[in-house]
Amino acid sequence: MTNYAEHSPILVAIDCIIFGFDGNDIKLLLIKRGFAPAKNKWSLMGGFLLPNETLDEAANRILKQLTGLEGVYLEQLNAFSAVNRDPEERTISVAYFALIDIHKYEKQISDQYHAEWFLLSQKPKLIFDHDEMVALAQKQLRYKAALHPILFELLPDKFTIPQLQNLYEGVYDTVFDNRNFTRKLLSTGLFVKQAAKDKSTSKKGAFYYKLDKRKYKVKQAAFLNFVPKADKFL
Amino acid sequence: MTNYAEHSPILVAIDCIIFGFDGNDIKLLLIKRGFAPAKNKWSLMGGFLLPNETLDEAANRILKQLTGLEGVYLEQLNAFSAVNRDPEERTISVAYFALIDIHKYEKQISDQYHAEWFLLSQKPKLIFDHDEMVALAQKQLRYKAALHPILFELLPDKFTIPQLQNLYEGVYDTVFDNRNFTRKLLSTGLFVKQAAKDKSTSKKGAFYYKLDKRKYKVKQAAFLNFVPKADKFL
DNA sequence: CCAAAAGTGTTTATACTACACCCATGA
DNA sequence: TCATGGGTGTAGTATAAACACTTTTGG
Repeated sequence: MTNYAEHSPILVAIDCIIFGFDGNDIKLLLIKRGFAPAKNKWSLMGGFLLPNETLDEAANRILKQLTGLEGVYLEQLNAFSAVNRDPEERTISVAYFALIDIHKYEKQISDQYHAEWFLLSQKPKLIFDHDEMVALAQKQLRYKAALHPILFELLPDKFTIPQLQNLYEGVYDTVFDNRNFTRKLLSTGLFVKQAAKDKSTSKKGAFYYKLDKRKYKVKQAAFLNFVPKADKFL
Repeated sequence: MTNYAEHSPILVAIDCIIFGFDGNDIKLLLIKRGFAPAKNKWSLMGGFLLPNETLDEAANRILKQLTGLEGVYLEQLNAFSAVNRDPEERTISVAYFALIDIHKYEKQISDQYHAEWFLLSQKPKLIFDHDEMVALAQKQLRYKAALHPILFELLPDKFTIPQLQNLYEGVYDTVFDNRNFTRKLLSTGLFVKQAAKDKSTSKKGAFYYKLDKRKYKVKQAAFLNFVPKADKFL
């Protein structure tokens, strides 16, 4: 450790791994890069850190730029720093992952960036180390969701329990016993049953639930163990 | 997101939160800064990212510089980026936390940096945002250690169960029931009992154990739940 | 022989898992 | 009426928590 003189400047970028859920599947929002290097290749949405903003601010700015959304779930994932990860200049990138309600984003904005939602299983090859970022984000999503109630960030205000189960099954790529799943979920006391039903997926209809926001905030930090044998999936 | 031209360069630093365990208490290794700004103030050990190394490499380099140790437990914690966190120049810092066997580090090296081990409860005020880094590292240590077997990184090859319990009690600042603790620990099958005893802390002596390195690697990813009601401590 | 730390078992309560049938409804 | 998805209960097992006494041995 020496003084500050003569340290080669290094560019600092942010990349966002944006997850959405369409009611059936987990999806990833990708853009077609409009500039060199790697023009027209699929990529995560990203940008550079500006002189007077923090990384969190930059990530929020970049997310809003693409989706029009503010105040969504955003979490710093990891800084990626392989020496030649960006062929143009030495750049490190701090990856953030975001969970958004896919129905809320503004399509016309994301059209500017030629953005598309991809199933994780049908994700194209991405530029630089973005595949690695996505893989880590997926791992972190599984890890975190096994312990903490975060997947609700992907759902609209009102959602049904079968929807929620779909979501969990998508994240862990497996099936859960619906009786055990429901019981565990409701036993947290996080959910408020609504009078109305969602009849879009069955004749009988499934009751809507809302999150109890108060309790939700309190239990963010608690270990809830929604996922049976969670360590098998990590 | 634009092209690469004219992005203000930002310095990239690394800071290491170094934890050790002396058999009784968790300690933190701090240095007295030998250069401006904040000369002679207590600080984490840090340095700048060099053009041809990754962040992980830089963290390892910095750690070795201070302790002489290589191959120790080191984990990227978070990137800190408040705009004025460093008064000299715009610098973001990627914090790493390290777990080392306090008996293995080379004192003469750390003497060069005027390094000292501090009890967490007696930590002096640190420069910049280093207090925040330490707080986050402590939180992450509790979080991780509640779920994964990592605290062994702080112990020598051979250790006793009472030592281990001391360590856990130090991390969570509480006391555990020794019967339940021992049973849970041994039920993992991670430990190999040695013939010899450590007689330094009692007349009866406590048996040494070693980690089963094979099983240890396998179970790194498993949830082990060593800490009763772990969510109370997070 | 006694102080000080190490080591050990049992009981109870809670949480998890496996498992299968009835319900409501629109077509 | 029937096909489709939604909703519910129980019994067995495993895990966790609470709890106190005996063992060893150096001084």
